[in-house]
Amino acid sequence: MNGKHTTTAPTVLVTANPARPALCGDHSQTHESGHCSSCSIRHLTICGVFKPDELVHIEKLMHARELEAGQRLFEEGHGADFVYNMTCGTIRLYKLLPDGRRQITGFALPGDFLGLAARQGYAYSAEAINHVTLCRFKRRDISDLFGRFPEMEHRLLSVATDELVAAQDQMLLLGRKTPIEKVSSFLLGLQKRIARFNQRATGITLEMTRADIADYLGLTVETVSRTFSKLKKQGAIELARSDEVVIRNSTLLEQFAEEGER
Amino acid sequence: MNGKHTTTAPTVLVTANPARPALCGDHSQTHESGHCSSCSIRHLTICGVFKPDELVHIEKLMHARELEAGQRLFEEGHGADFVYNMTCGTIRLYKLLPDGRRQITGFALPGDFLGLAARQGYAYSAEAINHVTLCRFKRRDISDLFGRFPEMEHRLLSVATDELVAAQDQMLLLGRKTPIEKVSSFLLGLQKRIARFNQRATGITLEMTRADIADYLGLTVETVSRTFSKLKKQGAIELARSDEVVIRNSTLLEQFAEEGER
DNA sequence: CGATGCCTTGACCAACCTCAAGTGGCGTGG
DNA sequence: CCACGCCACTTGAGGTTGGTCAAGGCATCG
Repeated sequence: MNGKHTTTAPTVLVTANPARPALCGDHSQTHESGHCSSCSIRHLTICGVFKPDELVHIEKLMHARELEAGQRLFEEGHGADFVYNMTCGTIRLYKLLPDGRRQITGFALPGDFLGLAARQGYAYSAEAINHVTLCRFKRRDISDLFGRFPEMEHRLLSVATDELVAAQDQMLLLGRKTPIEKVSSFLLGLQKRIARFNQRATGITLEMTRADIADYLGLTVETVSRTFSKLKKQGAIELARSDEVVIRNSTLLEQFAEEGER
Repeated sequence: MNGKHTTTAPTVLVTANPARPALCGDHSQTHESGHCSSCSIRHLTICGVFKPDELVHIEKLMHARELEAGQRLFEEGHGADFVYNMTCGTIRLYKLLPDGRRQITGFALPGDFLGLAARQGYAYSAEAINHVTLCRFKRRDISDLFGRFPEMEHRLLSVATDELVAAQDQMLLLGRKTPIEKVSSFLLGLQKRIARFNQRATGITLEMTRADIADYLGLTVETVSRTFSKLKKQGAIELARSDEVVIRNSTLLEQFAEEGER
């Protein structure tokens, strides 16, 4: 109902080619070259504290890993000896109740740090949604570096703080928002996060299924689907395919995110 | 319906005397003496890293504060120059939606660290529920100490990690648990936290109102009240007064917390 | 071209919310 | 000392939202 977005025809979407996992081919990242020096998302991670000539310190502790879609990285409660830096792909982080109900606590994207939430054992399970590459470190090795590179611990503390702020936003969402507010907030938040590591994106590619979104927002698949349809009908978004969202009217979407339909 | 708890008559409850705020008179804490050396909950906080002869470093940065019930400590979004250590009382931490809906993200109890969640400005508002005493520090002063006392930053990181784990548990609760599971989890969690700083407690004194509990669990006042009644009728808890809970059958309560009524 | 998996849509239902009335504790003031 | 008002809590009746169940669409893949 207004015009912040005047782009009528969404040109090319982020992963128009489903054969190639998002971004992994486009950017020369850690795993392409095997060197931290060419990592395009280093500035987003705790590795960003190292000067180019210091990278060797972290590089020799790093172990590159890849995951297929559906593969589990670690499981809730299991010994948490490793931490990870996402370089490519999407991971779902979730907790289960004994009867199988699932709550997704977050989606990890490139640049995200994984494994912070661990008191004794990981606080959640982590599962690849698509093809994922990441850097693995022994938790021990990282904390051993804190002495020589205190800036690294500062960075980690700020990562933890940011996650905490996000977790509290999510509590507000889960406890008090209506479905349309939940879905709108989710789309806006995802768009913002994608922009962190990919400025060229013109739309949002939903790597996760409707079931994942439902379990993230405390809804059912059906309600998520119905809400997408509603947002589409209202002109807030466009759904070229079920996994490709273009925000048509972000003002309207923001309105939905904060106050529902009124 | 079983007997883990055989105590039939709950002897004396924690705050039987409502004239005296919980614990503040019983323990000699910071504000009684004005000295960190006599602080009974120091071991729970970041101050626990200091040896007795080092306490002077933190003590000269500390500013004691008191709050009346209902008084606000800080507001969401406002400049977050200070951090706090709770020494006595209960504080509600909450976020609001534009139309007034409220989500309580947590209750701060003695020993808790306040003000971590702040990117730009506090991530939530904080309001005293009863009479509160706390230690205030300039955020700046604390991080200046990190260089000399790296153990302090480790501790803060672990506080942040613990909060993160708790936040994720709360997401599971808000997104996927039923009212009876929510209320049961809440009671068990609160009991555990109270035990951290008061081992003598035989019951749970609910300093917060039903409305607070509702806004913490993503429910309405009425549903919370009905659920308490149900737990009482089922023999899981006892409600001598509306703000004094005794867990009669913790096995049953744990069962309710995990799987509802089946 | 059929099988599969995911998504969408409709009809129905129940859990939780809303609205309303009543209770009880506590402080105040006559 | 009792009456009153206030406030929080409880309980009931009824309504709405989002969940459940079921069917159909659509893309992908062998």
